[in-house]
Amino acid sequence: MIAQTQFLIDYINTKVQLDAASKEAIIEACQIQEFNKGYVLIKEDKVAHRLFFITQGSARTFYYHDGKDVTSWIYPEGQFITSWSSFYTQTPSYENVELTEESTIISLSYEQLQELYKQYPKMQKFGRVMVEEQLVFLDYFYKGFMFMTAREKYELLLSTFPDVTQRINLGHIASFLGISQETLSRIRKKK
Amino acid sequence: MIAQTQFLIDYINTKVQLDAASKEAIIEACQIQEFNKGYVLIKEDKVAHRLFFITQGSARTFYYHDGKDVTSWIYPEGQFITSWSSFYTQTPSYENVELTEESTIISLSYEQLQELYKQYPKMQKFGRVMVEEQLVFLDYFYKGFMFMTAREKYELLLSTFPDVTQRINLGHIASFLGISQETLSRIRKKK
DNA sequence: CGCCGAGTTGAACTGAATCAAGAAACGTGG
DNA sequence: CCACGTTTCTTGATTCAGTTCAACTCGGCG
Repeated sequence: MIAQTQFLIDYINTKVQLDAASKEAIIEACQIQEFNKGYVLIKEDKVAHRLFFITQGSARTFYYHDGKDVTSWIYPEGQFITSWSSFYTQTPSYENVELTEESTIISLSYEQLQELYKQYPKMQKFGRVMVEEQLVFLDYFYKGFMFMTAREKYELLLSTFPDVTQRINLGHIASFLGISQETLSRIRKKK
Repeated sequence: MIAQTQFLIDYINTKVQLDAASKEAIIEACQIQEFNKGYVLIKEDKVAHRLFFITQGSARTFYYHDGKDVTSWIYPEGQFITSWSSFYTQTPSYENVELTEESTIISLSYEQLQELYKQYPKMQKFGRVMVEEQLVFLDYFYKGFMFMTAREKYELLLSTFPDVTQRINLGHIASFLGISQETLSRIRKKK
């Protein structure tokens, strides 16, 4: 149990130097849980009340487009995850968050996080740095995507999430890349 | 001159309540300049040292893909702009930032901003909230894009940046949407 | 007036989607 | 531990949205 939280503390510590008091407060606020593959952390049309950190396993966000399940992002362990737009604005989510493997999850509520921000300037800074990193990553990934062929997208995916094909369904990966499952299957074949 | 900075202060004030001291500090740090259409604020392969705020005019970020000029984002007045990935990481930029109209720009350096963050907790919070908003926006825009037809993308653009077609070249808009100029021309025709 | 950049139009081509079917892999209960 | 149903993945044939290439129009400006 302690080991799980330590993983999170270490992660935060790589971004900002935490003092003992704020470490204490984080541990105090966090809740640890295990869930099976397929467990839904956040449902569409509901407000994302919690921020999750995956210590083991993986997850994805997805929504429905013309009745089809479209993966919008994938998250391996060692990452924060939630429906970001919903969590930051505290309005209903347009996407679902689902575990793609059996996973161990640490979580804390929106209110708890705001309280940490308020009490500990270091956490406020951490909050900023964390979002900055996400923005940089999203920016890089999507802007490049625009003029890539299906094969180039797949190669970018592999270099960004190396072991993803072993852990997530082909169909989910295909929709994440914005291509059809059949096309992805063919690409993977002749490689 | 004062009026320009007031525009910025007002903008920041909509996100966090600023006290007199931090307002003072912002005004102190900021520099106001006017530039012609086509002026390049940030060059590819250089580190983005400054954060810009457009009080009048508009700008775009772009990069070269297979020798072709590809617009990666557009910014009307009342927005912060820089090469975000470069600015946040202080590493060389992969994109250029260029004014698409004659514009009035307020700017401050990376160091000045970090100093404001350090000195004024309210500014630290502002920094976080500003990035959060950007992330939410980028997330919403790009994730939706993935399975849209050319026409749907154009309609999303129009609803997001209503007067953009009057202010930015057709070719720049087309590459921003990830479609060819010819296709965009045809879409616009039969509407 | 003639040039030049920006936008339009037409025709041919193509990468990837769709439709349709079958093959593997997976897991659950008898 | 095997059988059967379900889900996931592959393969083939056809279709289509959007690209590419090429020529042409239009408006502004030196």
